[in-house]
Order: sequence, then structure tokens, then C-alpha cells
Amino acid sequence: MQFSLTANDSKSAARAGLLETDHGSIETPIFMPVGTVGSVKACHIRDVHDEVKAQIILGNTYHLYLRPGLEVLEAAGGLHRFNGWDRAILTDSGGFQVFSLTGIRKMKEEGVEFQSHIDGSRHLFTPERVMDIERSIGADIMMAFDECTPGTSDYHYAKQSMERTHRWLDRCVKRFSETEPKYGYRQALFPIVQGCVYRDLRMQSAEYIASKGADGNAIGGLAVGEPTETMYEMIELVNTILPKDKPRYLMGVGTPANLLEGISRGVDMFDCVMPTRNGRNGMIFTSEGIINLRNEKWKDDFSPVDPDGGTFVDVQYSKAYLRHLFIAGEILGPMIASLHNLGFYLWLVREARRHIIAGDFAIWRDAMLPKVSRRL
RNA sequence: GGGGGAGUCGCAUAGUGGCAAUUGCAACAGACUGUAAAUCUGUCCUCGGAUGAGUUCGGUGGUUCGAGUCCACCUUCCCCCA
Repeated sequence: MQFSLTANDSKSAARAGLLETDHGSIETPIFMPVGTVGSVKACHIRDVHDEVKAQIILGNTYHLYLRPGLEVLEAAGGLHRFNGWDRAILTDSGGFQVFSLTGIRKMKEEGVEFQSHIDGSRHLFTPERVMDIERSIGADIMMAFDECTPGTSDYHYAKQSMERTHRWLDRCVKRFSETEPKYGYRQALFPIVQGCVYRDLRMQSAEYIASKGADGNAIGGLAVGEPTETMYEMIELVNTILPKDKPRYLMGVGTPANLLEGISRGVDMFDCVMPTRNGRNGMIFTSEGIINLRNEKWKDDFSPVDPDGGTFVDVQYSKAYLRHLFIAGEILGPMIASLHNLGFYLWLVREARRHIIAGDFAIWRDAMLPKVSRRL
């Protein structure tokens, strides 16, 4: 996996780059749509490809392991062959499920014991097991198995959690190096910085992660309960340590404003369920602001969903019609909103990249920030 | 003409002596950040808010400390027999 920098912004830490995988090149900064169970919810692969112009999507180890299961994925020849997505795929390791499935999981040094949220059955995830599963799924980028430490954790817990994540990382690296890809193309392993909201822990973690010399590095454990300003502070701090010549991936973030702020601080890759989940729940993001489609005020607004949007749904349908679909509970509503939001997110990062290369990123960003956060 | 049943906050429902009153839908608003989410929460008689006040269960009157609930009459609707 190759990463090269195309341009560096002179007024911020923003950069434009190119990440090359065996499933095509990725122009950074990039947003990666989330496709937890192998599907970007409510979106056709063709539209994610041709309309959204996504270059890489996510899958989730825990969810895919439970359903459809490794036998099916291996028989299919990996996730790409299974879901028909021929560009790059990144798989999260299940570290976020360690965080979100509180109550039906048990943390141990060995790994994490999960109870399936589907049928209650018990499963043990160890770093080694997770590497094996990610090999079977066949992701281009495999994430190390970590614990996503809650943003509200105290120092003592955060330190312990971070240290365990580091020990797990060593086990991931070992297993990764002892195993081979199953489908004939290369896979990379990205380690994850933790450390919660504590500066010294974040620095320590960033140094540890950087020392592994991975093809790319991730920042985890953010946007999980801590104030937004703290998140920005942590990103800034960590990125002074993570290598400049490798892509940096801010996991699970975020809002359009978070993307702009993250890019300014040297982040190259983002993923978030927000465009799809909030889209399904009737919220759309546009270059002019945020719209809650269920609100009565859109009842007779027959203007296009987003006149500046880049996907066909933006001009094909009106706000009033889209509101009607949501109010009526029609499945087409979530489909349109999801596609629109992903299209907007990808447009946003493409524009950011264009302005970084053109040299006027900061000016563009400052003009965009108040607009994208505005409630319409 | 005779017999039976029913009228509850937009609609549908619960309630048979302590009730501003159940539940569902609808309506309106909010939340959502590596997806246990096509989900969840709140409001939904009036008074800006209230553990507060006022006014409510077809209408009028009555019994009772207390009535959506019991009684009388009136009224509207539905069903059956003529």
C-alpha cells in the first residue's frame, strides 16, 4: 500500500494525498461510507459507486462474523465478491462494539467475550481471532483490535485501557505477519491511537502506534462523549506525532464541520454513520445547512432537495416530496436522503482536496464552516 | 310502532364511585458521530413553564364527602323485529 502527498496547505496542517490499494486509488482527504453488514444501508452499490463516487467503504468484523458468517464470506471469495463493491474496503475490528455493546460483553486480557445481539450466543474475540476474521473478509485495510475508550473515562481507566490496546496491537501485528491474504491482493493493518482526553496518554499512544511503522494510522476513541473542542485538541496533538508520510484516519467522525476541522488538523480519512443514519431518520446535510425533512415548513417547498448536490436524487426530487415520503413512512425517503447525504459528504471532501491543491483551503473552509452547521 | 346497544381530549380505544382520564394511530418537535437504529425521546384540553391553577368524558338535572362511572329526563347514532 502506497501513500503519497500531493499538496500541503500553507495555513493549516491540511494535506492532499493519494493512497493506492489493490482495489484502486483513494484521493485524500476522503470520507468512507459505512457499510456495517456489507451494505451501505438503503443504498445500491451502483449508486455509492457512480453517484456518491465513494472510493472506499467500511465493513464491520463483528457484524459480518455473526452474519452471514465466515463460511459464506470465504465461499463467496471475500466481501468484495460478495457485495459487488470492487473498490477498496476497510473493516473495523469490533473495537467499537467493545464500546457500544456494554452489558453483553466481558473484557479480559485475552480478549473480549461477546454475546451476540442477534441470538445471545457467546463468542470470544481475541486480537488473533480478529486478524483471522479480517483476512477472511478480505478488507484492503484491516483495523487492529482495540478498545474504544469512552470519552468520560477517568485517567486510571483510560491508561489501563490504552495499555491493553497496545498489548493487543502487538498481538495483532504478530498474527498479521504470520498470515497471508486469502484472495490474492494485499491487505494493510492500521493500528489505533487511544488515550481518551488525556494529553500525556494520547502522546504516549501516538508514539507507540507510530513506532509500528504501519501503512496508515488511526485515531480512535473520539466523538464518544467528550466536548468537541477537546476532540480537536486531541487530533491536533496526536497528529504532531503520527508520521506525516502515512495516511491518518480519524475513526467514526463526524459532522460536516468535524470533517473540515479534522482536515485542517491533518486528518486524511474519515468514516461516520451520520450521513446514512441521520438520512434514514429524515435529516439531510447540504452546503447551505442542515434540514430536518419531517418539519412542517417543507410541506410545500417544491424546490430541489439540493440544487448544488451532485447526485441525481438532488435534482430529481423536491423537498416537499421527500418530506411526504418520510411522513408517509415510504422506504424511498430514507433511500433518497442517504444517497444525498453521502453525495454531499463526498462532495465536501473533494472540494476540500481541490482547495488544498489550489492553495486557498483556509479561505474556503472559513466560508463553509458556518454554512454547513446552520439549521435551516 | 316494539326491542336492544352506544355517544370519552383529531380518529380509534380503555375506564363500572377517588381521574386531567388508558392504549394505538395521526399531528408537532427533538436526538442521532469506527450502526444492537427504516431507530429512540418529548409534547399532544387551556393557562408561555410548573410537584401549580382552571375547565372536561352528548345535554340538563339529581344521588354522593366525591360522578366519565349510579338515577331521571332530553338528544344523536347503530342493530334487530314489525
